[in-house]
Amino acid sequence: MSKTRYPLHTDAGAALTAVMLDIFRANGALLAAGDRLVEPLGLTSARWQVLGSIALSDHALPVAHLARVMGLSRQAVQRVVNDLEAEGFVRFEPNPHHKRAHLVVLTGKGADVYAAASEKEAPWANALAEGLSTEDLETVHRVLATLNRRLDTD
Amino acid sequence: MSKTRYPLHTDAGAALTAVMLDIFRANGALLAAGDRLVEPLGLTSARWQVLGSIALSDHALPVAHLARVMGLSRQAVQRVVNDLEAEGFVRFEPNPHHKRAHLVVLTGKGADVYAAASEKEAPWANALAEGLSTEDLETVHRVLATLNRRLDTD
DNA sequence: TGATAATTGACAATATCTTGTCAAAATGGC
DNA sequence: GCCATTTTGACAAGATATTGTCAATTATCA
Repeated sequence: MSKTRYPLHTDAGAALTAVMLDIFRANGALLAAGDRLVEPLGLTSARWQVLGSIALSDHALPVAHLARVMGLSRQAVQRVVNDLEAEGFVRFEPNPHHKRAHLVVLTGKGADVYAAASEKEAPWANALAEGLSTEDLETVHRVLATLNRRLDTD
Repeated sequence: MSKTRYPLHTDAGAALTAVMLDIFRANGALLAAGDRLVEPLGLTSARWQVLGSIALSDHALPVAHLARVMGLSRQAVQRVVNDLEAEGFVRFEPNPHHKRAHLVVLTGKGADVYAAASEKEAPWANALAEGLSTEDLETVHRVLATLNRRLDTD
């Protein structure tokens, strides 16, 4: 354990603390970049993410379930889903298993705009990843996934 | 380049896309954990971060400069700084180089509470990093720092 | 020097997300 | 079947962040 700059930290603890600050900054920068990327489609980063959770799910889910999958509060997702519904990107379908918890599904318009967003995302992500080692990126993925698992179980 | 799941992505682009989702989730989970950690001190994650930027700076800075350092908007930092000033954690000092852009400095109370937060953070971060390779964490730091640099220069 | 541009804090509007509360609906254990 | 617990959407309040605008101040440069 290093004693120079962060006397109370283990080496790993100090490295993780630096990573946390990186994450805060990356979060803001990625949201801003995403907003710019999908703004021409009438989307925002938040709406895009919710749309993605719906599109990539095997079967239709109610709002509360979407929120759990995304790691957000029910209310945050509910508000965005309501906005998406008002703009015709998603619609609610009856849930045979629950009277109130309607299932959220993409409309044709929603599927189209999500496909368009995906087509914009790929070259943008490819360019952003240019020169970065795939192996390193997978290390980042593995470490962050572990971190998220630990934070979720607290 | 893999052709199976993300046909438009390079391998690195696909890995980076997964990392972006990790970052969004980690951001929320870390903010929530930070809020719980420093709540007994009368702080929040946002206030703690601003306090940290002030504490770790070599010399006193005005709000706009703090915002640039943190990668946030001027207005977001201004609001938090005003809250911190109202609660006696920071005070404004005249800036010899600028009539309006006052310098933000910690009060004794602000320095104390930041020291207390640091003492709580270290064991918490150490525990969260337990079992993670320091080398991997430094890889994460390096990759995210590169990412942030690229996102900032756009 | 003097005009133009950039920076800064103040103010307003808005988006995103959180916590808390409530009643309806579903679930689980007896 | 019944009751306690959990889940769910609705509603409200507040924290955190963004963009846009404005006037005051500072910096730049011809």
